[in-house]
Amino acid sequence: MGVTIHDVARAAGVSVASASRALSGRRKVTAEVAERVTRAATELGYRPNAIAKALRDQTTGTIGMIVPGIGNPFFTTIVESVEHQLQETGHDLLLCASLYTPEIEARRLNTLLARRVDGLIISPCDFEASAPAVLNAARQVPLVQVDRYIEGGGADWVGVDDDSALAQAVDHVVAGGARSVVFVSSRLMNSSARLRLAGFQLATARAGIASLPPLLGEFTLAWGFEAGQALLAGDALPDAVVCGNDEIAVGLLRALRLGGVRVPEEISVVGFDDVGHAAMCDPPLTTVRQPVEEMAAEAVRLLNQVRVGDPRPAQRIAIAPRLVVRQTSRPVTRGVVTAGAGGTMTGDGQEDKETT
Amino acid sequence: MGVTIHDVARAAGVSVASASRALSGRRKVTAEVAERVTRAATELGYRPNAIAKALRDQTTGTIGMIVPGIGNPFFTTIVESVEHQLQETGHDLLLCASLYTPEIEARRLNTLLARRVDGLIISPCDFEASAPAVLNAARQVPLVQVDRYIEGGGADWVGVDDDSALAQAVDHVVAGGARSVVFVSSRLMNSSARLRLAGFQLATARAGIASLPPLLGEFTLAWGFEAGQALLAGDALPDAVVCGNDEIAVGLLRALRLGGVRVPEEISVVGFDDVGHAAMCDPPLTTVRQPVEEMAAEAVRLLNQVRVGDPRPAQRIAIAPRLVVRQTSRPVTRGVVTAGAGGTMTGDGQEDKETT
DNA sequence: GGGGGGTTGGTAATCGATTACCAATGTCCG
DNA sequence: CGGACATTGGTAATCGATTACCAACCCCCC
Repeated sequence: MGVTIHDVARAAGVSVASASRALSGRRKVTAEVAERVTRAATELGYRPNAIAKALRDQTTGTIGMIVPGIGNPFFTTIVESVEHQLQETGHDLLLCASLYTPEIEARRLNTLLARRVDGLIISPCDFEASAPAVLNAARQVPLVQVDRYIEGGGADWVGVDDDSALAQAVDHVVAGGARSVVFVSSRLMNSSARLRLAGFQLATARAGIASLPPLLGEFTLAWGFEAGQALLAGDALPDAVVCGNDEIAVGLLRALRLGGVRVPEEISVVGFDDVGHAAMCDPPLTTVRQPVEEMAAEAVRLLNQVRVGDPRPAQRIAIAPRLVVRQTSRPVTRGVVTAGAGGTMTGDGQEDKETT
Repeated sequence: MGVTIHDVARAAGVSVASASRALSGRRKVTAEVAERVTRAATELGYRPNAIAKALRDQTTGTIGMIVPGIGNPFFTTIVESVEHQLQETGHDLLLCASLYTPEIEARRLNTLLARRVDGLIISPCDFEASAPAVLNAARQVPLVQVDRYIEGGGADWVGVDDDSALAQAVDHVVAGGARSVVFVSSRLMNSSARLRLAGFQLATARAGIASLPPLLGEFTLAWGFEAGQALLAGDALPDAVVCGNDEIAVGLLRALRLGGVRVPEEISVVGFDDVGHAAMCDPPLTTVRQPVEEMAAEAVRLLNQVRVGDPRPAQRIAIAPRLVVRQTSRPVTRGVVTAGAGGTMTGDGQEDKETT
């Protein structure tokens, strides 16, 4: 630790300016000087201090990202995609989890701002409570919301078109013969839960079928399991269940199986996200695939085009998802067959039937 | 952006020194000055520049962490635990993924060192190829390995006692009547794969039962599925399968189910890690639980006690895990019954039978 | 041989927070 | 009232890399 460019310059017998120039190549130096400097640098094991560079350049080369939790596989795939996209621009990612708590989220925002990240990508955990801190941050640094967003539309957003998603899900189970559908999702503290419920109600109304009261809890396996037990305890099962995410769907499937209900013969189940293990549960899950890589690419693109203080109106980009039909939904009744046994192992969906 | 302590000092009508002292409280100032400075700071929205502070203090308040991938739920729980532990010391986490590639890992190490992290926690992806970069990093900054480690023992490590883990797994299936056991795991490019295979062979030898040739691929669902199909295609199924992690076990269970094999009646399956969904697969998975929170606490403790350049010998801390018996393994034949139907939803194992 | 034009090297300022050191002011007591 | 001492405020150096600005030098051609 602690070999600076001064040490390199001294060892090479030149000034710090020459050493800096030789190493960065921003201005020409004699071949001789370049040679001596680079050799001195490697010999001493010189590693430029990114902190000093950041202070001088007023740019850190880092993007901060805050998601509610990395235990949720949907968020981990988003994070991976964003990281992948940032490679292109040479930025590093500072990742934080808000643990679904607005206070922790606000604290994380503050430390990231203090560390002078060049931009922020956030999925705010709460529709209302997250708003002040997010808007404040957006005033200081380019900020893009992904997946979830805050009320009031004060900041850019990239996400999925939930109306389209739920229309596809509902239309699919209706085409399979369902006449009563229940929606199992999270309570409405975040935008995703709100939009998806709204999309569901719109879709059932348009399809002219019974939309039973939604079951709202959390986006977790445990809640899906609990909701499944609640359905079993009710008078009659609905023809189909549409879930707010795949975790819920998997928990629900498990409850149904333990209750002796056959899926999809007695009831269809549709998930949301298409996380990695959706294809590996039993039976393989019919679900709406989020266009995660596109969302990440769009978020990074937006981030680079945002200029703080520019009074450009906030943008909302909703990308249309695709339904991936596997085996938890009844085949459509008009002669089209469902996918063969086994589903896919690759998870890239090539072996799955998909809507076009 | 850009309100500095100079601006605050000017607004408060004092010098920068007084402003700094009033805000940090490191030296006494008049109540009057303190009052004026804090008011000026809040009015201007002053946010101290962590970059400048880091440069001056020669400490960033950040710990870098590198794991092979955050798609693997085991690593995400480790990350969450480490983050949780770091809260105590007020450090922030800079998280990176090596994507199971030594070159990317080395690059990540370099950028984290350039950013002058105060310490590094790493799970090196490759037993051999990761070694040079990790050892080099350990020379510059306190470094602790978690879970995986590199050859040669040049850096501290915290992990699970794989010998104990596999002894428990093997003894358990043997107690259930198994006489032939096959080990399905990853190829031996990382220490976990090596130690677990060694532990497995030791345990089967001691139990005096047939250890069939291991099936080695990757720590993924897909490989578990493939290995399951390979077993089905063989002459006779073994009595039991012990897996290198839970992903493999879940994939394998799925292959066995599709092949019409009943678990645990015809074959016992034991996983490794006890990730969140192990209790939610079907049937709920018997597995060895990694003491993740303890490992994280131990890693952070070690990190704080490491002094660079101190010629203290590298430490290895192996924490004993616990077998969590659920329903993929046959009950032991000596009158002890297995856990009831359903498993647990909480994932904290309270409803699971555990070895003591 | 000398001046013009071009190139390369060095000096010092800059980024923002902290703090060693010094100066000034106030307090208290003889 | 004066001196000893305590307390508080200010000035300037520091951390390390970058670069504006200036000086020195070289080459070439008249």
